[in-house]
Amino acid sequence: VPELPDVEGFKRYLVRYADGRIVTGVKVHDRVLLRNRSPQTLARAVNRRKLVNARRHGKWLLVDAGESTLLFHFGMTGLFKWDDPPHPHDRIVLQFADGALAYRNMRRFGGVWLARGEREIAEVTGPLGPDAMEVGSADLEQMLHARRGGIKAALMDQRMLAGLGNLLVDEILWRSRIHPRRDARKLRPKDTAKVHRVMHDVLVESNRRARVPPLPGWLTGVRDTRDAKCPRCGTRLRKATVAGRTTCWCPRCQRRASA
DNA sequence: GCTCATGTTCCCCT
DNA sequence: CAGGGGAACATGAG
Repeated sequence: VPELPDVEGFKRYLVRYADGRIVTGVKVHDRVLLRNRSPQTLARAVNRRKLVNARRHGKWLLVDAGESTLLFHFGMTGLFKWDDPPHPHDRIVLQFADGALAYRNMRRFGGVWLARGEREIAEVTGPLGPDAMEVGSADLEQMLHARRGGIKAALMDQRMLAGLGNLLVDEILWRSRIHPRRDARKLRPKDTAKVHRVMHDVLVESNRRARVPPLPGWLTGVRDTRDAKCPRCGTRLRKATVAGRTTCWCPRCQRRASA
């Protein structure tokens, strides 16, 4: 499920239950999902440490434990569960005096990493652009104008802008009335300003709900229905692979040539 | 059995 | 080098 708003929700969840609490133990049920340390090293690093400073950059969630930082990536099926009955997809569990935080992940994309210092953190995450919630309109325009290729591929590229996934990008482009294959460089300033404004609005509303909400009037509410129609004009939505992902757009609202 | 899935990475082209 | 397509990864759901 996880795109930026989902990870924002996981951050709030972690803060609510585990921030400021002391880790009393670690259970590693799936060694593969503990990506860059042994279970022993993880335990040594976090046991008896307090979790503090939970923060998010794009789709990454970070929290400090002593000198170390835990990094979580949720892939496509990751989530947290506090004090839930054991589940086969619980891969790594942090234990506290009053409960346990399970990192659950069915498909086993993503995982948990440990790093010490900003340099190691950057090695784990790889190059990341500014977080999509933080970037300014002028910076977004500059990035898009410096970019070859289609607008959807650009917005999905975590090295340019961190946090947007497939659903969010389709939602943002649909609301902005911009075709997903439009050349990023050729967007008018008023188009990039629109993308920025829409992106911000979509993220604020999605963050409140810790997901991209499939509400009436949202593309996300109809994209997976049979014979999906544009919520604005009723035209049958198009689907095709763009930038390697299933992409949904309205052929009437989002023209390939300039709007 | 088949297809598809909201993420990332690697390989091969252009 | 930058970007795009496609496959791979792992595990389901329909």
